Amino acid sequence: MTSHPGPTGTNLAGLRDHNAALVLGLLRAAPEGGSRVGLADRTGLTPQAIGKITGRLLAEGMIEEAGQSASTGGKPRTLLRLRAEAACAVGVHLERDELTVLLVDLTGRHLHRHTGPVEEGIAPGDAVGLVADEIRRATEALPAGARLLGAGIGCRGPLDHAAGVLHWFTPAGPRGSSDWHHYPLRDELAARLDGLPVVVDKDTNTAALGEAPATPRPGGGLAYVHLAAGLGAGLLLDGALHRGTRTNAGEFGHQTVQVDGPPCACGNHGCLEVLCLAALERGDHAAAARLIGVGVANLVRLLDIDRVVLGGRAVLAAPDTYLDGVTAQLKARIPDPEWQPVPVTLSAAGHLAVAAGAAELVLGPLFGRRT
Amino acid sequence: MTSHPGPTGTNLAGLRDHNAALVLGLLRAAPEGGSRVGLADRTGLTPQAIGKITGRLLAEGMIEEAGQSASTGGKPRTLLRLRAEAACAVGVHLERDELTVLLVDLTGRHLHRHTGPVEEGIAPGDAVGLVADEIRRATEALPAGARLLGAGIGCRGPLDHAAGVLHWFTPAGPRGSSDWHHYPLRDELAARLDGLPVVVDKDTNTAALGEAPATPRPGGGLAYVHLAAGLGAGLLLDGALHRGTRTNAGEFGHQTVQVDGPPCACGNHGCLEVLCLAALERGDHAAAARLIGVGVANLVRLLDIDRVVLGGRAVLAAPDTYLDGVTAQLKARIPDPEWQPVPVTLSAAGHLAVAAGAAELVLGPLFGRRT
DNA sequence: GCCAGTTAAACAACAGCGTTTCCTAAGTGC
DNA sequence: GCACTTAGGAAACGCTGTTGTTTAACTGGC
Repeated sequence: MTSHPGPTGTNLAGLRDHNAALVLGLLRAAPEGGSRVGLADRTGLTPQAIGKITGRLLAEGMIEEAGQSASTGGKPRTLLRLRAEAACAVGVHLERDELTVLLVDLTGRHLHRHTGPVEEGIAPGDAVGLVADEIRRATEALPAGARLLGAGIGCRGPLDHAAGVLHWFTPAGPRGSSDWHHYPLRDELAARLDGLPVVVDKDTNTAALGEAPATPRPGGGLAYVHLAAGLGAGLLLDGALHRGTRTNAGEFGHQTVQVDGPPCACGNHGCLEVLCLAALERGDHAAAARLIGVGVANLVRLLDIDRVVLGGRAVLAAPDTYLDGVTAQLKARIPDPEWQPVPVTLSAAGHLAVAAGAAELVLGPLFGRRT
Repeated sequence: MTSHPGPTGTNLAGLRDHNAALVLGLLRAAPEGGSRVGLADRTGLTPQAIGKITGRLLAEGMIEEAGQSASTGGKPRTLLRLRAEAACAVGVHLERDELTVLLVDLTGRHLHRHTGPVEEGIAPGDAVGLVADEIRRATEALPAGARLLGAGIGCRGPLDHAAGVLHWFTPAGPRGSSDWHHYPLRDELAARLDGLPVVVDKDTNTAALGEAPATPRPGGGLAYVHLAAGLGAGLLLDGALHRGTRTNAGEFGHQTVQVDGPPCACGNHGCLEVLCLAALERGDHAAAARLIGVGVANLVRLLDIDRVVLGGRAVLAAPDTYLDGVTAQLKARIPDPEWQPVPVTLSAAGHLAVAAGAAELVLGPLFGRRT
């Protein structure tokens, strides 16, 4: 009824859900299984409370027993693990020319994968119909008894995450030029899927989520840098996506790295993206990598993050060049020994990074990830 | 006993404290007072729950009744407000050459203020003794019956907030050159103040806290940019300070804005700080302001923040020049109408910004601010 | 002046959370 | 075989916010 912004009061139900999510999150981080005693130690709750919480989760079918660990002089611990087939989520990557739909279970396994072309300049209604059809097809792979928690959609920005509305100014095709502007993607898709919960976010954000560890370090951060037609970043700070007030955070490509550099279409001068794309047009991946390294060093210094992940079509075209180039720039530009070396890696999920992260958009809250 | 990192389980006491903090936070944001009904509406809790919570807070003396609001056709609402004299906190700004100590009450009023010189090159033990003495003197202004919640210390980085340890590599004075390196400021000070809770943070961080609104907008952010002997920033994201893994976030001055620019002492090339300090040495505040504007535009685009605050000795020397210069750069470099204009202001607290924010370091958690 | 209508706030009984206390189960090692 | 150790459940408990009901206080029509 009253949907106020800002902080919210919590009642007993909220308390229960919070602790249950905590337990599920810890079990997700331990695929081989975790013990009740271990959970009590990690959460700070009493063993008795953990017993009740795991009892509820067992009764709901969210977790299952998984053997015992070795004895340490007494009764061995009973191991618990997520019941993978208890629930699933759909992750969607909607690009201008391609659609990827993924069905993943609680443990993140891919149960179904579809990748197919999308007609350029397709009308929004047709595109949503296509997505809905593919989601329905994906749910045929749903295990018996599994709940479908929702669908996450990752697509290019700008967009409004909270409202699930796109802000695409320049549609790709010849049809009505503002078809996609202010298009309520979330609600349109939910309406075609019988009210299934739908979450929409920027592709760079979901890709970052896909790389996120199950149990984030407090204060830790991760940046996913995406180089394709444009240059953007997804920021994961303190375990949660940082979207900013208008879901516009992550404009990595439009940082100025050359005060009086060449003009950019965005109106700025000396944007990293302009220089980087120019290098790409010359086919000079090494120069592009060096430039990205400059931007990454800026970002690492500003946010003191733990890890940098590289992805996107251009990066996947010459992965080692980017890995080496960015790493070298980081080392050269942040020589201070107090700054621990920030590891740079390639996106583990590759072309599926955005879709896998989109599914995590739905799964994350179940495991206590802040939204 | 077990102090694990990461997320923690919550019990009834935690639930109670959470809701109480929420209520206190909402009342802080309404100095004229807030009604029980309004609190119930804002928190989502039932009026009955609010009645119990406010009853407890009234009994503890944390809040008090403050008249009634106008009737809207029924019984008028009873207004509640913070009892300013219920508790206080000390805010300290420890600089190389100056010490500021502030005693503030629950509503943020300054009850005592001390500013005095510090001998350059002072030994850590002597400095801590000086700070402890001034804190004791400040607490003489403590209202009768008021609890002293703790002391927050803002000083230059690098330092480790979690451990309360300084990492100052280049001591100012002639005495033992590594006196201050790895100095456990928090524990040393707490030991001299009978275990009073002490929190240590970077000056830029506490200054940012000092500008923070009592009830942050979800997703909103604020950047405090500090120009003095160096150039740094404090980042307030989603209502909480973003410190990064090693309390090193906010290295605003060492972002590269000139890829092949002049070398910086930090090892990098083309750092914003080098260019900016060079302009300052020429006495060219306008050029320095323009450069800061470039960096601020980068920051705003990367983090999609709501507000920028400028402070520091150099800024206070020519406030309007910086205000205009940074505003102009922001407008020039982010012309996109979807990006709402990001307001730029001068630090309201002026020279007391760091100390006032240091007190908020202690007060914040009481009002539900995430640490 | 009085009474119906409206809104605020307290009282009482309640369900459900984690905690405490106690006890049983299931291993190890002498 | 038995003391010891560790895991985990049962029952009673304290305390949270919730639900249902009652009382307090003000407005406005007649």
